[in-house]
Amino acid sequence: MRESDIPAIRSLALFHEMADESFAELVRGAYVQNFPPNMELIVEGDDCDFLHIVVDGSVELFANWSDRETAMTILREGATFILAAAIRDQPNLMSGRTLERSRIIMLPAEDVRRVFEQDSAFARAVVMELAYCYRGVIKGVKGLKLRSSIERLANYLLKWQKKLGGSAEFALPVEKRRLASILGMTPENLSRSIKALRPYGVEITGQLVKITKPDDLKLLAKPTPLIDDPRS
Amino acid sequence: MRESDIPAIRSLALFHEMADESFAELVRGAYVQNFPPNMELIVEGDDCDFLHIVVDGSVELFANWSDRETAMTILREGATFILAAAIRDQPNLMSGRTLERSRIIMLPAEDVRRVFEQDSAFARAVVMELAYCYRGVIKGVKGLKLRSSIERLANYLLKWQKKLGGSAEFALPVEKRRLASILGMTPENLSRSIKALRPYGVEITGQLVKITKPDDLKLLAKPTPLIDDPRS
DNA sequence: CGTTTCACTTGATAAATGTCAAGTGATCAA
DNA sequence: TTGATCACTTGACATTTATCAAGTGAAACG
Repeated sequence: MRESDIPAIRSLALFHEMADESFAELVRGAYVQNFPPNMELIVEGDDCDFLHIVVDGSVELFANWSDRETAMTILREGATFILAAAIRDQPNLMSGRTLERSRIIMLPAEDVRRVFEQDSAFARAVVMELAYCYRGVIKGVKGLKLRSSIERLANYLLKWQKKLGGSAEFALPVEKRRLASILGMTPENLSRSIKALRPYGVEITGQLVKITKPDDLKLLAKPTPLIDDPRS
Repeated sequence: MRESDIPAIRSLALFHEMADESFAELVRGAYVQNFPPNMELIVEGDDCDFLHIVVDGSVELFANWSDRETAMTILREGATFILAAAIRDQPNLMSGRTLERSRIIMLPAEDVRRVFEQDSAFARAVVMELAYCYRGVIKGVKGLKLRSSIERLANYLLKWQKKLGGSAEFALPVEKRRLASILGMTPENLSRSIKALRPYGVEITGQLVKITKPDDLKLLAKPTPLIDDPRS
């Protein structure tokens, strides 16, 4: 790995508070690599040898069962993945592929477990990260079980509008077919749902989203921090 | 709390490896209480002051949104809940109620966080438990997004058959309407799904399940450890 | 420049799932 | 014993969602 990567890694929440020696120990065994788009990084069912961290780019976690596939989440800069599997030394429950050219740190799972034991600041960061991920998935389940697909889409749009600064126009951060899979619907249905949101002031052309009647949309979406706020 | 509770608590994985002093410190502030059935222990959105542990009985975690409610999971003896919220000091994402008369330990979240810092064996246990819960939820999402409701039911039955010893007959561990909610369907649809499984050798009368053609059922259910094995 | 590819869209149709209303049967309390 | 309650079931129907097949349009490529 390059020396120049180190400050960026150090600044991530997971590594920010830990002792210098512990950080050095982790970095010593770390790999940092650039991957092309659509590269399969991990495979569901495989043993998990590395904790992965997205430095740059984006990674889709997905799962398969019986000829079906679903996108579980999309990870961006700063996100970790397969932390739970690495900690527990168990097989991956999800596969992961890059969506674009991406820069990924790979920390040997064994090192992570060892440093976890030694450095309580790192232990604290790991448990905070894991709890954060857990809560993220719980919010996802709540969305899936409590909302219709149109409601999920409406909330997705509001969430990203907020995340991207709140302006009325913004670009969808994913391809529509992937968005459909994330939201738990087919691409065809996503198209129709988008049309169904037109009366609520939603216009989507290509990747460009325009929300002209945010209040009407919110009336439909009924967003709540307990599902829609990633930091709550 | 009673002296007699202590060994039982100590034997839980979460507390088993930690130092005696740390355990004593946790126990000092702990409450153990018996609750009647249908008692609301925690409420979605409330701040989380206690880590809860089910000593005896069962607890349903559920969530509400916009006049709808869904059961998230049912916890039994030895299970912890609201660990992630306690660790992160954030509001509960789920509500919890007892299903039967239950004995619950409540550890002040502050104590948990403090002892976590001091005792690395406890820290390790917490992170293992959290990772275990995380993986459990991920499996749940995979089931929801990749399977139809009949497939979910079929796998649920096979999972409990295994868990209860593998005999052809066993009792459903929950009321059907709760099972329906857990599986993400209506009670009416659960009834119909049960009927639809008759050709696959499933007979359910009251709470009693009888699986006469397990191979046929498995052919439909296609169980996989990556979704259906709680310990994988 | 034309061709191909591919994501996306649309319409028709089918399947899955939910809703509503009524009914059954067991349990429990008066 | 009787009546009430409640979980569960059933049937008819509505809604949601998926599937299949065909089309559109933009980007990519030779």
